[in-house]
Amino acid sequence: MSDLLKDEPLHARLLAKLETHWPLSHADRQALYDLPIRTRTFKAGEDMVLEGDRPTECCLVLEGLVGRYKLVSDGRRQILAFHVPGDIPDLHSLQLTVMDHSLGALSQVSAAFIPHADLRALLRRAPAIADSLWRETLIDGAVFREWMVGMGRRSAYARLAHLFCELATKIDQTGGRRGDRYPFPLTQSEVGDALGLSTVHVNRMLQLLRKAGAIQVRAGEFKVLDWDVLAAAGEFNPVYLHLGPTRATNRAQNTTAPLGARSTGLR
Amino acid sequence: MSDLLKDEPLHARLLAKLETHWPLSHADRQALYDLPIRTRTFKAGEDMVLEGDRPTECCLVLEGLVGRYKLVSDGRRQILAFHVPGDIPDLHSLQLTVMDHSLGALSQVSAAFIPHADLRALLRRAPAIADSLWRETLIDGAVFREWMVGMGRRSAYARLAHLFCELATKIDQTGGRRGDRYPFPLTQSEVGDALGLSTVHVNRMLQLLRKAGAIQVRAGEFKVLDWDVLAAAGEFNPVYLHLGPTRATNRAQNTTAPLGARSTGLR
DNA sequence: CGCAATATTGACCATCATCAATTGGCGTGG
DNA sequence: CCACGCCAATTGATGATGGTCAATATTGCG
Repeated sequence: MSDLLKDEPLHARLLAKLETHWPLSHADRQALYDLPIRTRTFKAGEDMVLEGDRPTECCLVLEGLVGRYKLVSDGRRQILAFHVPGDIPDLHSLQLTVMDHSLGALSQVSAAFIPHADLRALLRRAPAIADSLWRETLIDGAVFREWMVGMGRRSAYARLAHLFCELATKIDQTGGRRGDRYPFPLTQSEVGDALGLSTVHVNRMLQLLRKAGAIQVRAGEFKVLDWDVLAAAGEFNPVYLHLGPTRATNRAQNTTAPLGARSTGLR
Repeated sequence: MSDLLKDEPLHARLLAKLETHWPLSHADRQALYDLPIRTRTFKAGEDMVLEGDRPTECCLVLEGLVGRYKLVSDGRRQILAFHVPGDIPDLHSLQLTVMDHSLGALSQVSAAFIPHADLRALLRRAPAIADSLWRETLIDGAVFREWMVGMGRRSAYARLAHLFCELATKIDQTGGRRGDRYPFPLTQSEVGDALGLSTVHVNRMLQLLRKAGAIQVRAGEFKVLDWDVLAAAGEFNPVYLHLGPTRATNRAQNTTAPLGARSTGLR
């Protein structure tokens, strides 16, 4: 009945995310599989949902990289988030009727569209799934906050390093790594739009990161040469990603200086 | 039974927010009133919840201004959000066990703490309330996104103007205005921490806004002298606040240039 | 009245933006 | 196979926004 059954692996990703914390019942899993979907593909650069739209479906990323962004009056844009397979970038449209930003494909993308009505019915029946999805949107929020810290209080160099750390971590979560390479379809200009930097400056900071022996970037992918250097440069502390019960990863559990004497506080 | 009954007006604020879009049933309202709470007060500058905590309660702001913030390694901080009475700044702790940021009082604050267990039980029983609360957290996210745009792509001047627009709008929503004055207990240094600016620069931009005849700030409050100028300076478009069905306000429905030919898109 | 926290100023500096080429990679048509 | 064209990456030069430092003035308050 469901098209999803034809494409097993994609489901694994969504399920893996939803079950990060508590497994779903068999019935709930089945209900997920039975959701009617409509699959579409997009070319890199194509818009998927536009600011101002009033969507009637949510969009589950199956393949590729999706970006959320806003434009400002002078035509510049701010990329707000990157989304990998298994993510539902516009899940919020279930509650907020009008899109306050756009969704665009940053690479060749395929996505499954799920009607709001069906999703809502499912959530009413399966509160465990509702909780998981709420949780997903809350993690989105946590990532926004971390980006805010970056743009408000971190240097361009640190921000860039941080971005690579975050992407590597997210991709590892959903198993999208190819050997020791992470897919990275972004243009330097797109990276700039995400970090609030100019293309030129992104380029220069990238060179510094290379010189520091932290990463290697080329042809649509990047490789982490020295995680410790990279994480230190970005002051990366993955707590904000709220990863599940720590799955053994291939790298040392890394944290930044644990905020030291976290005494200061507000005022 | 509930302390809340002793303090009617606070409830009005929470209810007003939850009912922004659909009224709650009488039973649901009653269930809200019956939530057991513990009321506490904080002095300005006091921390309410700390990064790293694993809260067992959520915190409903009753009076005063609450801020969420993170610290970075060099001791500087980024304020992530401001919360007015009726807000539940750590609602996310219901789903995300560990706090990835702190909550602090920016003025004299009183807050009601609601145990997670009771809240969860309520949400299970009253899906309409669950929806409303989910919605609240999604609006938080929308505000984060708007701040990201500000910090990434707007000038200090615009960011400051935008902040005043946002605060005025939020305060008007919950009815906290005193005559034509909005309460504003923030220090210029705190404003800087919210906007990603230095105290000195905030001071200078503030002078420009005054010189432009947009606002007047003094002694814990500010007054909007020319909304149009202010909104234009901040490129303020309130869509991201997802206010309910437009309640008649005392000011013209303002928007920025409506994105004009919204053609550009990603890439 | 006097302290202490904020606000305000001025001088100087750093990060990052802008502008303008130039280079390099790569697919396509000849 | 090679030239052309296009887009992204890179480089250099210059400038602006905003940060830092160090006083000095205000203001709220006990």
